[in-house]
Amino acid sequence: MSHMRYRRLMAVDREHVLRSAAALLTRKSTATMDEVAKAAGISRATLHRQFAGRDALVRALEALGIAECEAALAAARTDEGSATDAVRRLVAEIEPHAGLLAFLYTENQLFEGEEQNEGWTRIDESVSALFRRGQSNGEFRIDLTPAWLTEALFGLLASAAWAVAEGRVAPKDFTHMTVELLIGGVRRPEEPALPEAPAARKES
Amino acid sequence: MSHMRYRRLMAVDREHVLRSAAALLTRKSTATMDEVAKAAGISRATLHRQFAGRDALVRALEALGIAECEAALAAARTDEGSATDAVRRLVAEIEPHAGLLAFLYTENQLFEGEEQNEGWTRIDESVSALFRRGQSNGEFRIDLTPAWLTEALFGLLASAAWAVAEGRVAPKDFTHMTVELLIGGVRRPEEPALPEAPAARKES
DNA sequence: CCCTAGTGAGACATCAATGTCTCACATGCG
DNA sequence: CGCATGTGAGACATTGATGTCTCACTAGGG
Repeated sequence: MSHMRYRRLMAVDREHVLRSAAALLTRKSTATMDEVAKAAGISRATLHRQFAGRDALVRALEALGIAECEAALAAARTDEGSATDAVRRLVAEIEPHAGLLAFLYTENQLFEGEEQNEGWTRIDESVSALFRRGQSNGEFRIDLTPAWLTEALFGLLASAAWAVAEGRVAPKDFTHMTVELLIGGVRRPEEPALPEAPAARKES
Repeated sequence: MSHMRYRRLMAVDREHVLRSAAALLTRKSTATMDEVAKAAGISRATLHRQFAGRDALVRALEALGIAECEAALAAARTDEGSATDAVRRLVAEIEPHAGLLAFLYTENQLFEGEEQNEGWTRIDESVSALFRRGQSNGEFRIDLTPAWLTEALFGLLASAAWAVAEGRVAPKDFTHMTVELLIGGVRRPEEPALPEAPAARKES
C-alpha cells in the first residue's frame, strides 16, 4: 500500500490481486482466470500481465502462504514459554490465513511434482521442532510422531477453515476449537477425585 | 465378483472400475478419463459406457464413499459400549477407505452446489450423535460442538490418508495416530501424583 | 498541453479434455 | 459354425479455459 504512490498511474496492486484470488479460490478452487480477474476488479489481460498464467498465480499464492506461515511462526515465538502455549499462539497467528492454507492444501498439484517448494519443508521442520520440544519437556505425549502432529495441525486448520466457510462453526470459535482439540483431544479431562469438579474451562 | 459369471462375455466389472478409479484419483485427483480407464484396464470407450462422463464417475465414487461410511458406521456399532471405544471402532472401520474419503474431501465441486448428497447429511448426523452421546455420559468434553468434532474426525482421516500416501507416517500407525490424537489430544495425560508413572500407553 | 505507461475490452488461435461415433474384433451361445 | 453382444482402438467435433495480440482510452508526469 504505502509504496503504491511510487508507482505511476493506477498500477495494479499485486498484493490486492493475490488476496482477492486467495479469497475466491478458497471458496471455489476451480474458478476461472476470468473470475479471478473480476474478483480482483481488473481485466483478464491485466491479470495475465501480473501472473503469466494460472500456474504462476497458484505458485504466487503458494509463496504467499509460505510467507504467512513463516511470519506466523516468527510472531508466535514458538521457542518461548511452554510448548502448549506456543501452539496456541501459533494457531492464533495462522488463523487469518487458514483459508488460503486450505486452498493450497487441496491443490495437490503443488505436491505431486518432485520439486515441491522447500518453504514447506522449512515450515514443517519448525512446527515439528515445536512438537518435539513439547515432547522433550514432558508436556506432550511421545507416542505420536512430530511429523504426524504437524500434519494433523494443518489438517485441522484446513478443516476448521472449511467448517467456518460452510457455516458449520462460528468464526469466533475457530482458534479455540482447533487448539483445544489438538491439545486436549475430545476426552473430558479426568478430575482427580474432586467432589466438585469444574466441568470445562469456561473461558470462551 | 461372484455374479460376474452371470454376465455374458467379459463384461466390465463396475465395482472393479470404481475401485481402480478411487485408487488412482486418490493419488492424482486431476487424472484424465483416459488415465482412469487405463488404470482400470479398460478403454476409454468402455469407461464412458459405464459412466456417462467424469461427473457421473465422481458421483458414483461419492455414492461408494457414502456407502462405505455407512457400512463402517453400522459395523462399528457406534451406539454400543463407551463412546470412546465406539470412536476407536469407527476409525478402524473407516481406515481402509480413508483414501477415497480424502479424495472426495478435496472434490469441493461436490459440495458447492445446492443439491449435495443427503448421504453426507445422514453420516454427519450419525457421527455427531456419537459425539453427543459421549458428551452426555461425561466421556467427552462439552466445549467442542459435535459438528466440529465430526468435521475434525473426517479432516484427521483425510490428513492421515495423505500422510500415509506421502510416506510421512507408517500405514500401520494410521488408526492409532488418528484415534489417539482425536481422543486424547497431544497433551501428555496428567499423572495424578504417582511417583512411578507409565510414560505412555505401550499398547501399539 | 502533449506524451507515455498502464489498463480494459475484445478478437483470435491454441490446447487439452471430453463427448460421440464408427468399425473391426473377440468371445460365448445356440 | 454363424450370430449377437460387448469391447478396444481410433477418428472427429465440441467445449471451455487459456495464451496472445491489437487497439482505444485514460490518467498522470514533464
